[in-house]
Amino acid sequence: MAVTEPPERPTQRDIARRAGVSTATVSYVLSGRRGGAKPPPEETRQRVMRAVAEVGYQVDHAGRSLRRRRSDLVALMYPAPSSPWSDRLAEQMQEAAAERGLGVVALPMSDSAAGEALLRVLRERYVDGAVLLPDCPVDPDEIAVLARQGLSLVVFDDDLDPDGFDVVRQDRGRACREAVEHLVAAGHRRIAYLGHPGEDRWRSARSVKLRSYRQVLQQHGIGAAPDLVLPVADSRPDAYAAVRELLRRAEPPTAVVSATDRAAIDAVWAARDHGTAVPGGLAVTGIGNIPEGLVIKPSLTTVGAREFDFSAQVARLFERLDAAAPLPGEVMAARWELIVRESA
Amino acid sequence: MAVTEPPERPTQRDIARRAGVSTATVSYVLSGRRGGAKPPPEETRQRVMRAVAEVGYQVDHAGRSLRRRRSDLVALMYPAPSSPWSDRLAEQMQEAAAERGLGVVALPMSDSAAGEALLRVLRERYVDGAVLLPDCPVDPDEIAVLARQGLSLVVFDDDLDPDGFDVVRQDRGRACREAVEHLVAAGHRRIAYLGHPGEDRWRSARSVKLRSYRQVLQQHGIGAAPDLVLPVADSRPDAYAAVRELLRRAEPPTAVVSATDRAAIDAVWAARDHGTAVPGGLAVTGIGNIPEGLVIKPSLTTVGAREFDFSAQVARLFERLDAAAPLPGEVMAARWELIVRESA
DNA sequence: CTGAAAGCGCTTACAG
DNA sequence: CTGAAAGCGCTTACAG
Repeated sequence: MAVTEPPERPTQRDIARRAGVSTATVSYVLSGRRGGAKPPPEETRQRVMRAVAEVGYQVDHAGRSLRRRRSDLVALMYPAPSSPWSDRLAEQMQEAAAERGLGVVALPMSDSAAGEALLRVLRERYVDGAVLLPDCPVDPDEIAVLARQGLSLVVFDDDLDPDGFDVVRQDRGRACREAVEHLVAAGHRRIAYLGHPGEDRWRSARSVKLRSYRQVLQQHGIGAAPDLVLPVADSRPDAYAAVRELLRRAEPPTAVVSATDRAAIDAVWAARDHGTAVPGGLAVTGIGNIPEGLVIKPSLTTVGAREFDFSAQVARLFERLDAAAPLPGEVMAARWELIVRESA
Repeated sequence: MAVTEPPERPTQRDIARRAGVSTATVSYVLSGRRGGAKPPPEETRQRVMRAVAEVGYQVDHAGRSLRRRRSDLVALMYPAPSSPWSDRLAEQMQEAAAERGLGVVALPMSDSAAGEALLRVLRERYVDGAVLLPDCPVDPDEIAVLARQGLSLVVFDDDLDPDGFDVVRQDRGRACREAVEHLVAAGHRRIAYLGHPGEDRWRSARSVKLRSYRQVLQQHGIGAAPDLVLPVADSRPDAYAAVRELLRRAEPPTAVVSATDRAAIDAVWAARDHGTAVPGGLAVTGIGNIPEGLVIKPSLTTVGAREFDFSAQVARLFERLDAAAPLPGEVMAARWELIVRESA
């Protein structure tokens, strides 16, 4: 009968014993660090490295980070589901982090309790810093608290003021309103909205898209018909089906504004497949400016940042991480714009 | 001149002092745990909780996890960019994890050194367990080592045998070959392949899609024309442009198999926009079976799992985490199938 | 019922 | 040049 060995992870003590040195020397060899002093001589280094290889030693993160008071890890928090923008930001963060020997974890935030659980990663200092993309369900008050406790934070938010963390302003409300204005100016009165599920129950900073839609319609005396607001923007199949259904109504809308480009693109396909011309029969506007919007026919009118690039924001996060003393908060711009193409 | 206060995180010592108790009591109150003994009386509990609230205490993950030898965190490693499947799995993992008070971090693996840096999260025991989706550039040998050291692992892989970790078999090679066979059986001889960038340099387990394509063509004596293999499957704009270019050639292909459904869908659009009938003028097969493939016209023929559900695999991960003694490895099935719809 | 103490695995200022 | 020792913030078996 085979005895199940308890899983064993070798520690620096094991390495030290094996190499006939102290744990201090092991640590010095492994880290390369050594205050100002000279590193251990080559012969010692070899002995340690051999022992490391023999037992397959890997440093233990808990021990190291407790001692060093840093985890060498940063997080990217973004609203689920992921998007080309969150993917791109993750990629850029990973590249910048890798240069410094840091790692990046992604935290896709859902609305559920499971999303809330992810905040633990920030609260319990699992990471040294984070970028927070807009529409994450995080209490704004908590952000300042986290920053005050030394977490490096770059936060995409149009309402929050910097306070020991940096804020990236996108001015999403203005841009979204411009998109709806664009439709109204073209004569549209029956304008549907494809929104996020639950969006009307979100706190105001998160529901900026829906609010912009309602606000502009109201300003123009257009009653927002509740049956034109559909929570399908996070699912392509749902969006497609919803728009097909809209077009079959007795009084179909003449325009659609969608909280996501993904759903907007499916709205375009639904219209095309229904034999409705875009924008002639149905004008379509997205929000987000994903690359895919450029290649559909007609190309997608949308709202978003023009540059598919976060290097300035990523650089700022690492600047903050590297800073000896806490940096005051700074405002950065990454303005959203109305990008008029062919679909509206 | 304002003095910049060093960021201060209160510790349990601070709480203990403030509440006039020992750190042991603070820990007992906070964790609710208490061996077999009775929990502290309500009055003590109140005092501690008040102090916690006053200073905004949050447990420190490094200290806790060093002592408890577990992080209460699991990871999902998946090949970047994200997909509806990786999003779905992340969501299901989060729900199951939240029920147990655990958190989930996502690790999008790229091919670069930055991707390699993510392995640190597993190697250094940043997490207690992980699900590894296929096509992650992880050395198979290392997986067994990690498992032996106590990391709970559920690995999607068609080649690896379970060995202290569980393996989910999808039989992707067979399914991909069936898709190409399907095209050949329909009489296609000029079949293009939209692949991942760098796919021909990947180790064999990762390049199963490209190999399946080449293998079936060869079996049927069809020479694979190198100019029909295009590395555009990870970018929708690239895929669209590539297929448009293919269709403009003197001798355009009559079929396309794409390593991703995303690119396959753009291939369908490109054909439609070019005035080429699908599947009449161009048959299109995807790989992956994303929900979007159901709503395009014509609906997408593809290869993938039928059920958009990972609950069995997720349950297994947590079973493994909960197990008192190391569990032997198990093989689970989540077979990919050829799903013939309208596009081929 | 509560607290003093040990110790998880590391790093690093310090002594020799 | 190297090692003994302290200590990061927790948890928990144990003594009182």
